[in-house]
Amino acid sequence: MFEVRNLLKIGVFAKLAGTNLRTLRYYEEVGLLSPSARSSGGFRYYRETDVNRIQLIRNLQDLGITLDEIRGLLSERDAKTDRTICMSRIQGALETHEGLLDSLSMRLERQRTSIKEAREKVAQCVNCDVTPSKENNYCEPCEKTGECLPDLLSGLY
Amino acid sequence: MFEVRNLLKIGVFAKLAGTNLRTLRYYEEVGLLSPSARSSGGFRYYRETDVNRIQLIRNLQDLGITLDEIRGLLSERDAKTDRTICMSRIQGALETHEGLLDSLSMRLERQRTSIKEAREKVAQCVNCDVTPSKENNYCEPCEKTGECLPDLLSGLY
DNA sequence: TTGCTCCTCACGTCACGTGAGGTGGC
DNA sequence: TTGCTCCTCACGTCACGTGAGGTGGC
Repeated sequence: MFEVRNLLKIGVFAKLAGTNLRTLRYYEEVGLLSPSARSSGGFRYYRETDVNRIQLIRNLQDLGITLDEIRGLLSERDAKTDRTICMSRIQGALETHEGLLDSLSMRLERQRTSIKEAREKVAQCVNCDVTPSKENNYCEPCEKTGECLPDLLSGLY
Repeated sequence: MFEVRNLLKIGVFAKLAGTNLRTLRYYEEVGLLSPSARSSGGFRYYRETDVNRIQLIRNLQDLGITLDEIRGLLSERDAKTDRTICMSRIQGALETHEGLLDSLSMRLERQRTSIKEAREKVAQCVNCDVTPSKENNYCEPCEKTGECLPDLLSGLY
């Protein structure tokens, strides 16, 4: 019987972290996060604060980067290097993270405006009396205005 | 020699759409978007406006939904149903899209504030003279303030 | 005709999902 | 001791990546 003080079994840890057993085992397999201890029977035990580590990994995944890249970004913890070097690597990781966040945010903003355009146009289409011709069964260009559809609507029609 | 008017071969179409041949062939395989025509030799030919269709699919993928769900959302085009039914399905698709966008945006905003918190704290850590003890080599809780680290920094240390 | 583009298999990969069959721990 | 949790294989899946070997088209 080893010291279990403050350590969590994989089940409760997974629930706290909002993930599941398979994912945690996979993260261990690829070297992203290992349990802090193992029981003699092989049970994994995790530090409660490592929930934040998992959250960080999930956040970076949401930003579209691979687990391999994430491991590169987060390798400071294991690298027992000089303190100041370590701090600057952490600052670098934060900057990279912010950069990824910015670029995805911008893409989403563009999506938002295109949805707005599409909604305005579709409000017109609802009241349109033109039946699309055989030659133009996608309403492109619009037979009323002669204009192209907004890109998003063009994808939907 | 069939009519090629305004149709694009897969290569130029892929470049316009910002994707590649394999992805386009896969989309066809799973029934997301088929080329408008095939040459006698089997070459795929796409409508230029279908670039918008590809963009829409990519956008929805960025929002974290599967190709199977996307196919469900975009099936109006093939469903030769009543016009008003069709329009309301399109409006539904736009609403779903906007909902997905909102929820991801909110997650990203939370990430943004947590990065800010982490940066503020790490600015303190850079000037910290406390060497982490053996019992607390993660600086959790911080030995200066006694407080927990911001979640994101906790994941990094 | 030459060269570039495209074709169809078909196996590989990443990040897990999903059992099968067996053991650990309060 | 019972039941729930956990363990390790190991095969499956989704959305493509990456050749191999062959043909189409201006």
